[in-house]
Amino acid sequence: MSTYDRRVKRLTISDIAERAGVSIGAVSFALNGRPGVSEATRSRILSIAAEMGWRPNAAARGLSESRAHTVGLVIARSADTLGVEPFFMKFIAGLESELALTRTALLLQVVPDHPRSIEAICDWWAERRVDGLIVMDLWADDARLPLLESMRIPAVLVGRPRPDGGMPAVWSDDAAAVTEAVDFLVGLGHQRIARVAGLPALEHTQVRTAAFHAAMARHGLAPVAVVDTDYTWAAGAEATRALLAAADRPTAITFDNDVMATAGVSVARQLGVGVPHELSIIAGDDSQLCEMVFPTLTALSRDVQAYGAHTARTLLRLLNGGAPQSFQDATARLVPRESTAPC
Amino acid sequence: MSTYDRRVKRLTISDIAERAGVSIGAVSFALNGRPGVSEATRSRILSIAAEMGWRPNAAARGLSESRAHTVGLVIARSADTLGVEPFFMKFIAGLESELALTRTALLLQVVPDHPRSIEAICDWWAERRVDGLIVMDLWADDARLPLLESMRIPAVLVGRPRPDGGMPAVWSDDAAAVTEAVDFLVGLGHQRIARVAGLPALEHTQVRTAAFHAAMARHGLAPVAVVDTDYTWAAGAEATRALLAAADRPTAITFDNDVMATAGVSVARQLGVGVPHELSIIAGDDSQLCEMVFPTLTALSRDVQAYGAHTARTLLRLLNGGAPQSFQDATARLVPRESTAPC
DNA sequence: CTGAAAGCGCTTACAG
DNA sequence: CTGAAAGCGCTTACAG
Repeated sequence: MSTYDRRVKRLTISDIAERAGVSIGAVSFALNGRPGVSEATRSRILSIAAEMGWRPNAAARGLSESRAHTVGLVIARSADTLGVEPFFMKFIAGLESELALTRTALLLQVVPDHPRSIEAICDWWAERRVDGLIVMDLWADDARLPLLESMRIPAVLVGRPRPDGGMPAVWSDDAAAVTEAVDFLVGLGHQRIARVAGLPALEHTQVRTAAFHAAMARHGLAPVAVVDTDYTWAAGAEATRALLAAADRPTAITFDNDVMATAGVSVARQLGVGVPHELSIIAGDDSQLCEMVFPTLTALSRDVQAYGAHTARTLLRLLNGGAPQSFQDATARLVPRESTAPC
Repeated sequence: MSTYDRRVKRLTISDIAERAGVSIGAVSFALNGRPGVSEATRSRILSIAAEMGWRPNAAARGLSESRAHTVGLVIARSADTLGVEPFFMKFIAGLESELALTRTALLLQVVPDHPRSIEAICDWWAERRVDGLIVMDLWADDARLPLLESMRIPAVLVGRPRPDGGMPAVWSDDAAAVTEAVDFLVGLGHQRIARVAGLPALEHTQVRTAAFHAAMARHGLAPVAVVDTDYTWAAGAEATRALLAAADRPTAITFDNDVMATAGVSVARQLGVGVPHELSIIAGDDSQLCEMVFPTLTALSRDVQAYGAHTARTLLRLLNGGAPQSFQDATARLVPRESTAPC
């Protein structure tokens, strides 16, 4: 005999119907606020249900409605990187604050690579575990998009809207943020600026790199270098080492996240390059991490929780039959701290 | 007309039955490896299902089996703290690596406080969304335990096993780890040692504090102080400031996580107290963060992903009818880095 | 306004 | 070895 018996009798709609002396249909109508029951009956049923602590069986409801009341998020990153990247937990917390309002659950999967994220999406969809998906970390030529469209899976993109507009997107103007960072550095007198970018396959990396080149060009400057990385501390350290060892050493470096910027500070110190007096550093993401290091990091800051909440809201609207409608979140703003100084 | 029609016809067991020329019962038996179909029929059905890309509808299956094939994790921490705490994402990644093997999904909820975590648990259970739960951050007198037991909800505790042993636990010997840290510091000649603890309401905080006192006593030493905090950077900074301002300033501080240890380094620097020469620091959690700061942090290190995997395995065993069986994970080991030195 | 019934897509005793 | 049928707990047209 097992300790836990799944077959134990649990409260169902029939118990309420019996107790109220009506049919289960009437109970269902009352509970779902549909016409077909008198107000008196409705309120009696409602109070009985509340009193007995009844809640709908999600599987039964899902089967009838063809709706799981669940959305999925697949994150394709290595666990090590994820760990230090404060972005994701904040984003998830934001998602859930909004999902909770409509009692929608969040299914989460962390996978190491892209093919496996596609597998996860297909599995969830085929099993009808989710009603829709949140798609992050878009690649330049992302195989998930045609898949989602051909399978007609409701999804919201965390990133720039597609030209065809079939899928709603929640995004912020990365190009403007990068431009602000460059302008800020140039304003401080920097002319030799390098960029340590994230994964080159990611679309927003490409957007940022393009914006970096454009902003530099507008000031009549040529970038010292643009180095691609995988967002890890190690890659940030390695890139910084290479940049500082070169003959045309930059006087300022922008990093695509806070973790790499921290690595940059660390390597500079090891090499005896003073931050910010000999080298200015800007972090592309803001988090408590930026205030933990010395010197504290000037960063591009945004409300990541709100970003998550907006994403959830956009997906829920779509799931409730709304037309695909993208949302532009606030642009990250530059928060000057100790890691930047005049050149 | 909505862009997405949930009612679109999807592949079901009937389609396979029709194609194979058998009853849906036979298909179900074949698919689930039960006796009652010949080998020839079974393999034919299997290959048809695979070819058509059929996957069971989770709601239908869940309703029949009274099993959601889903487990839940509720994290009760503020989003801000969670963000910088690398522990959780690693733990989740570990959980999922194991859950994926049995196609069990993970439902995640991040809530700000304890009452709301109880709400989430009750909702999930009442709606039968989960088959079992993972319970973290146990309080000394945790209201969730009696609740889970009275409702007979299968759950695994991430923390010390209860004396009654009704609920399996996955844990590691925190007391031994704290003792190792104290022994290490005393071995370096430190006598004035303080402890900056985590949330005092958490059971493992109390276990560690007790172990700290015991270890100090064994060396014939009295702790300079034990300061309770909420794990945040701010609290770590505040505690460090107070400790360093006091007349009986410690020569070494152990912190209950990496975030606060980082704050400690930062404050010490501000106050002109040299780490490690005037102050040794040990972090109670290890992560890339500990290698990001300067000086790098001596830390108590463990394989958090493995911890998550062991937790998932323990829960799955319970859900499959196994007797509650706790698992002791490896004890954290001290990794000496730059933040500790002889006194 | 109300009730009886079919259906969602599976699993599983129960007859043949 | 196989098939027809009931049941899981809901929702929702369809008659009264």
